[in-house]
Amino acid sequence: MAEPEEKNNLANLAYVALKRDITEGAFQPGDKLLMSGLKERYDIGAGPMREALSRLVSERLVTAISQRGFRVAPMSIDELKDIYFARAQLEAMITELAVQRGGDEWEAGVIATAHTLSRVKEVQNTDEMLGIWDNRHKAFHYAIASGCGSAKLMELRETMLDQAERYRQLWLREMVFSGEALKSKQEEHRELIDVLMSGDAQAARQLMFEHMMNPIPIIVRILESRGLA
Amino acid sequence: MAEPEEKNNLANLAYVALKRDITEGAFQPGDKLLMSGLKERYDIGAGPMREALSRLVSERLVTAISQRGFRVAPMSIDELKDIYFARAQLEAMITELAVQRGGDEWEAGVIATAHTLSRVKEVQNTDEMLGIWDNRHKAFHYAIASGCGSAKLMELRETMLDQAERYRQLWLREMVFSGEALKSKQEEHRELIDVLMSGDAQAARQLMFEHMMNPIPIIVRILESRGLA
DNA sequence: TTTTGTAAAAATATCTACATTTTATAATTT
DNA sequence: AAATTATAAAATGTAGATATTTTTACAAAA
Repeated sequence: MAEPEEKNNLANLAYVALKRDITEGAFQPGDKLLMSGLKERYDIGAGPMREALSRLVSERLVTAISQRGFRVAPMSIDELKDIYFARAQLEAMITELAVQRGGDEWEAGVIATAHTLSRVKEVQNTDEMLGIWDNRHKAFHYAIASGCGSAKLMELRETMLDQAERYRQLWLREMVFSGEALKSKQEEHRELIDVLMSGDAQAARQLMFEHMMNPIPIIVRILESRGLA
Repeated sequence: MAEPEEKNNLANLAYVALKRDITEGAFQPGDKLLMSGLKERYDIGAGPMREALSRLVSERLVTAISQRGFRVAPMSIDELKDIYFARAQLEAMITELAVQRGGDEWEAGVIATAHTLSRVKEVQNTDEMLGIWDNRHKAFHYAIASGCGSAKLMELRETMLDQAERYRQLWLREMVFSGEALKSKQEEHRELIDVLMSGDAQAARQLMFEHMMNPIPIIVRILESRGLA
């Protein structure tokens, strides 16, 4: 959406595919990423595959040790807390700027995406519902943040979102299974909109920070139940 | 310093060398990066070279268009302003956290690096002096930021520093040629230390923001004199 | 003459296949 | 068991093949 030029070489295709496979859990944290297996899975040579892996290393989704190959980056409660804290601070700061700088157009975008989000219906397929809710939820928060007016801050936000994605995925499943949790989120979003429209930038900042920090205990519980330190 | 494992494969060596060549101006913004030339310059095959280029693309120092190769990322006044603004916001936020969270050890680190910075002497070689001052200046600001206690925020800070580096380089040369500008910076640093030690996190945040924004007009002037939009 | 279009040629980017180097595993000896 | 050597597996690199883009040469039209 924001990329001006198409990038259709094999390295890029592999990058996109592997990134999705990691965030969606097809590869588990800590898994060794064997070149032979990757080559076969993505039907590609070693060169382009290394290129894709390198990019994921810069994004912290993959770790590399020279001459010893690549692994899916580990997950931990400590990292979860740090990522969510940094992300909450960043998003709160961006929100404050958005309230100060955002115009009528921005307000309209926020209201519109909030409405779309509130209209997600329970449907037959739970996984499909989850995908739709997640997309609209992301669009809502993106609409809020976009008012900050800084492309670079939006880029930083994107990198944090990428790093949080595996943890967010855990939280998401918990959400859709619990109608109560979903109700609670909807209420938070309503409060968020109120304070955004009120123009009180400081209050908006504070509320956004809390909103972003809320999932932490839930995710910690899930990780603990899986025996992760 | 923060990297746990050595990475001595050719792709990494080329990555480091090319990154330095770009930030130090051996390649100019917009320059085409021909594979044939790069292979010769860094004495390396196309595979590892592409790997290095890919990483620099994620860091926004290089741009890529599929099937059309790589270029040094362009520089512009608009980008300068956005990078410096985002960086100032981030650094100000981190400073506020550092004041709130930093302990005695943090304070000692700030004082120590500030002292070292203040003792840079004018020496024979101006370029050498510039390098020393820059290193100590970076160490001083790093010491301040490190008090925030978040590895992820420190990573974000690093990425912004990398993106600002080419613009900072312009500002640096201006500084050492003007004793007056240098004096003024020293004064700013003194004020910064005072407010950091006072424990007033809000005031520290505000002052850091201003400190980080100050170079913008100087760099704009330099870019304009070079005919950059 | 200038412009525009076209096709061949050259330059360039990209990829694969194989060669080399390094690490991991198994077997053997002390 | 510990150390050593042999073997297998894996990572990394190069060279050359293939595909794409850019340049050039030239012709037709304005």
